[in-house]
Parts: sequence; C-alpha cells; structure tokens
Amino acid sequence: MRVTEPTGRRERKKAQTRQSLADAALELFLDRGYDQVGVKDVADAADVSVTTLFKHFSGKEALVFDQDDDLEAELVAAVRERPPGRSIPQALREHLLLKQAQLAIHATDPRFADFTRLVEETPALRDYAHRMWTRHEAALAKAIAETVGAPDDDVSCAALARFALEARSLVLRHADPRRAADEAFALLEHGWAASHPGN
Amino acid sequence: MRVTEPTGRRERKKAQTRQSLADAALELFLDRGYDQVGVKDVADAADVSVTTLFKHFSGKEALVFDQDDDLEAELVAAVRERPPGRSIPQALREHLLLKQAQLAIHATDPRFADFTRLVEETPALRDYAHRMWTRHEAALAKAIAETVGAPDDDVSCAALARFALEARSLVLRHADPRRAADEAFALLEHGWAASHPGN
DNA sequence: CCCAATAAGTGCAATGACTACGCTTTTGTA
DNA sequence: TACAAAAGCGTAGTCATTGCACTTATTGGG
Repeated sequence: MRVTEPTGRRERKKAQTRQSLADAALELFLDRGYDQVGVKDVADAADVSVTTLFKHFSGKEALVFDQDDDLEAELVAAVRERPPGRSIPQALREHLLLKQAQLAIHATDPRFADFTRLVEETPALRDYAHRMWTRHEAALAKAIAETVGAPDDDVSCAALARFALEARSLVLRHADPRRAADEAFALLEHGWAASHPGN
Repeated sequence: MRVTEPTGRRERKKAQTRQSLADAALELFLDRGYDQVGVKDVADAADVSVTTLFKHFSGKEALVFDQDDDLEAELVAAVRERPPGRSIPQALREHLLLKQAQLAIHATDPRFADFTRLVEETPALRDYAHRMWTRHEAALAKAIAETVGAPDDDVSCAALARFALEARSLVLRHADPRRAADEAFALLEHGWAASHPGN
C-alpha cells in the first residue's frame, strides 16, 4: 500500500483535466480579456464539455484561482501563534505581506505580471479575490476575541478583523505594498493599542 | 415657463411607471423572497414589459433601492463642513448614523422591519447596498486628504475612507448600532489621532 | 479474470438576468 | 398640424449555470 501519493490513474486524469481547464482559461483570458471569453470557449480549448468544466470549478471566476483552501487556518494561526511581543495588527500585516510575497515568487514567469493585471482590471475577478479573504472575517474575529479574552461578538475585535482584511486589497493596488501596508496598519496599530494595550 | 416642477404629463407617467415597478417588486420580494421572484414576475405585476423594466432600473437589485444620488456629495460635505473641534472619524460616524436614522423614520411602516431583514438576508441585496457606499471611497479619500493637506494618494487617508465605509455595514448588523459604531470608530479615532493630531 | 460499484465525462434542455433591434404609441413643441 | 423625442413593446438572442439521463473508464473484490 502506497503511503505517499495514493494516486491512481483516475485521480491523475482528474487532476490533469482540471489543470487543462485552468491553463486554457488563463491563456484565453490573458489573450482576449475575461469578458470576451465564454465558458464554452474554455471548455472547447481544454477539449471537455461545459458540464465537465462546472464539475471541476464552482464558477467562471474560480478558473483563475487555484484552490487556496487553508487560508482561514493560516489567518487564525497568524494571530494565535504570533511571536511574543508582536501585536495582533502587526502579526496580521506580516501575514498578509507574506502571502503576497509567496505569490510573487512566480514573478519570474513573465505571465505573472499579466495575471495580476488581469485580476485587478476585471471587476468580477477583483471581487472574487476579495471575497476569498473577507469570507474568513468571522473566524478571524473569533480568534482575535479569544486571544484577548473578549466575548465572541466583541465589536472592536470584529472591526479589527474586518479592517485588516480590507487593508489587504487597499494596499495591493499600491506601487509599494510594503510601505502602504505600514501606513494602513499603523492606523490600526495605534487604534487597537488604545483599547487593548499589550496585544 | 414653470420654474418649480417642470413636470409634464410625460414625466409624470414615467415616474408613475417607475413607482409601480418599485412597489410591485418590494411587495413580491417581501412575500416570496428575492430569489423566488423573477424580473418577469415584477414586470407583469406592474403591467409593463421586461424591456421597460430595464429602461427604468439598471438591474434586479436596483428595484429595491430608490435613487440615492447625492450620497457622495453628502459624504464629502460631512468631512469638509464638519463643526470645528470634531475629528474626521467622529464626523463620519455621525453622518453614517444619521443616514441610517433617516431611513428608520419610515419605521412606523411595519413593512420597514421586513424590508431591512430582506436586504440583510439576501446576499445580492446586501452586496448591492454595500457597494452603494464603497463606490464613493475614492471621492471620500480625496476629500479627507485635501482637508488635512495630504497628497491625493495618501495611504492613511485612503485607509480611513475605506475603514469608515466598511464600518457602516459592520455596525449595521448589530442589535445596537449606535454602541457598535462607538466602538468601531473609537479604533479609527485613536489610530487617526496618532498620525493626524487635531483632525 | 470478470463483475459490479463508483466516478468522470457527455449532450441536451432549461432557467434567469440582461441586451439588441425594430416597431408602435404617446407627448412635447415648432 | 406635423415632426422628433421619448416611452413602451415583443422577439430573439447571449451567457453563466443547473438538472437529467446517459455512456465510458477505473477500481476493488470475489
């Protein structure tokens, strides 16, 4: 019995189909623009039926983003397991910048810049990416509240969670994200320190 | 030439049609739920064609919200013409609470509670309402920057604009919006004061 | 090695929001 | 009155997305 990679032919083909779709989609979108490409075009290019496409991806926008499943767990961990002496806003700033840097590793690929531009210039994709993060607001708020010993529905904890997640997209469109993040999070930092000293 | 109300029969009928549509839509949505009603149903109930419906409203969601045109102007004015001694975050908190109170005036109408619930429980409507506000983020950021003499693209001004607008929806889902607003804006207040004392 | 369960993939038809188009009716105005 | 603009209409289309019934391939067991 194989311990690593219990990958039968079935799962391999499935992954392959999925990859074909994602590749075809990205190429077409970059070439013609998101709105100028129909879901039918993508399916044809990947040589599968439209029905199959929707068995692999929940919607047209999802074709562009590979599964970022444990986003929530990482976000919560960034707060819970932050090094001693680092405030929650600082920890969140670091985490968001780190995730962005992880993406930028592919920056060697000249497609990457185009990819980023595609996402930022297409409202449907921008919104989708945004929601990938804000989706976890409640979980983040809860983690923060537990960390500082506040009730689960504490408003300032919810506010910090919301603002930090919003800061991400705010900062991303800036030429120098690091500097922008410093400024945006400085605001949160000071505001947070005022009511939750030492966190 | 009539100065006030240059209202000919034409414009009156137009407004009437629009109103019929809005009324029919609200009644149907409240009765069956937003997703269970098609635009065809609304058009039929108002006794107009679907094409006509879309000449009056930009989309299905817009049927629910009457034109809030000068939202942006009011927002900018709240910052620019705030009474002396009141900080920008405070002014924004007041303005947002005021606008909410203005809506709640209709609270005598028992439909109003249902209306609020409808909007909050229907993702499409919640998002639409949210975007009605966040749409003006750039204008608000610019107004703030000019008020404090910062460059138009100053990050902390943009951040304050974004956070304040987000605070609105954050606070709205709370049982006591006023208290929630106090907490959320306290965070912004202190953070903002740290870098822009006296504003 | 064969069989039955399972899962991937297919094609087709339908829904529901929205648009384009070409047409008729109404209304404001010269 | 005559004409242009505006309001409305119906049809037919696009596009994403879903349900359904069907074929094909893979797998695990007997």
